[in-house]
Amino acid sequence: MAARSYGQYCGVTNAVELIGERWAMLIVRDLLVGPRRYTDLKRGLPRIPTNILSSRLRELQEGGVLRRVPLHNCGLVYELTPYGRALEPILLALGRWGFQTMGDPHEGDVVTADSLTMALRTSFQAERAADLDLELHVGDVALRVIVRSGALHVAQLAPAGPPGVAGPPSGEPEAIVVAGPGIRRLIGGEATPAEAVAQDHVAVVRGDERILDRFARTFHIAPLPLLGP
Amino acid sequence: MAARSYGQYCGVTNAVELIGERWAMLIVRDLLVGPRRYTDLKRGLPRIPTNILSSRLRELQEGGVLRRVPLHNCGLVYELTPYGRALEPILLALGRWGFQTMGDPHEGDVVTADSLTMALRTSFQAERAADLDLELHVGDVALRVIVRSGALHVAQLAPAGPPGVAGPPSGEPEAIVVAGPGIRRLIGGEATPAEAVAQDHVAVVRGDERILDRFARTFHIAPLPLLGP
DNA sequence: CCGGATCCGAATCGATACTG
DNA sequence: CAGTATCGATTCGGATCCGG
Repeated sequence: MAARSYGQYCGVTNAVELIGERWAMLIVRDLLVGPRRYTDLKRGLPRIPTNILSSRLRELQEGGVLRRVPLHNCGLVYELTPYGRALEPILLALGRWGFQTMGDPHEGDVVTADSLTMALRTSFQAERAADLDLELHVGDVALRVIVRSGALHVAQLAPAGPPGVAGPPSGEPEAIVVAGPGIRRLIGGEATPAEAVAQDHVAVVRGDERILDRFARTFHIAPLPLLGP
Repeated sequence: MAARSYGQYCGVTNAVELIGERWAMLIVRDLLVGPRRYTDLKRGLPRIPTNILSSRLRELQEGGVLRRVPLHNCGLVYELTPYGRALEPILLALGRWGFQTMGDPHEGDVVTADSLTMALRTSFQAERAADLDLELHVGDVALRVIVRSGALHVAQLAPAGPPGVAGPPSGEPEAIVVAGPGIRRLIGGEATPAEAVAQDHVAVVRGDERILDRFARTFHIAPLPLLGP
């Protein structure tokens, strides 16, 4: 038997053998946002060693989770197969689960464009969504977030995002929102928009501050009733 | 920063730091069936080294996923916290996902009572469920499977299962079904009940063979429309 | 710059033995 | 029963290097 096999004939075990290795889930998370080059993935996962990234991409390809696609001009991108895309609801649920106990960031923790994009998808409340068009800045990341007729669209703006994946959104956003990691409190319902602004977790640098009410209603992760004991 | 941290402030990342280490998900899988002693877990995960089991149990406890509960008479059990139980839908979805590409078992692969119990929960179709009461044998594992009014009850019978967790089910089952790993084909819809019997994947050693029709309707994992390319 | 491959020390994992 | 201790085998992390 393969030395490092779990040795069980079971669906969960097979899943974990496909995507349970270190970094694999985070690679899938980033690819759920869209196809990515090797270099994009490396930038989106700053602490991954390049040999591990190589190995994981090969293993995920062999497992049928992703494939390499040569680009017509030059280079290549990695993209999820339909089987890999079927992980989306699982990754979203895992993101909601992990959100509950995130606490404050550790020193050196970063927020990447892809992780913030997935966090927005994770917390998106299609039922209660209000129409919305804003620019969201967290650290170095800048996103254009548009909600229209119950659908969420996120585009990554120039600095440190693969450009041109979706064309530049048209028109001006209603507001520009600058936030820190404390935006978690707003999404988690720990803080009201007014409190989040008062405590400097979020600032509206252009536009009407009341957009935060719609934001908080649209992006929300309800706390679990019991987190202990 | 912690040397082995992913270095990202993100819900998925936090989740993976809590339950992404090797073996952790399988420990959670077994504990979703019920509280388990150290020795039960070791028997349910035959290839886990004991030092790893110890480490994982400590880490999962520190992460708030499980807790140790001393028993009144003697010994102790591990059980999921409410936060840990919130992983159930995620584990079930992961089991369905992994089921799609399970193939045939590798040499030495085993089926455990807890993994088979979770596989039944994974594939249970509450909507289409038919009433059912059977004894299911796969390898060394014997389960009493009862479906009544749309609810699934699984009890692990004597050999190699922690006894008395739920009292012995009353009465006699309608049928006794003996299966091998090829039961996957029946659940996945690759084989009809008649085909599964003809190819020796399943045998009804007592009772009416037509119980397999109800079984296949009740436990089913629809194949994904596209598994490639 | 892109897409890796190679090398090496550190940390983790796997197997077995042993203990209160 | 519920773990610790030990030790070799793997894997991971960090850095460098290389061919297009």
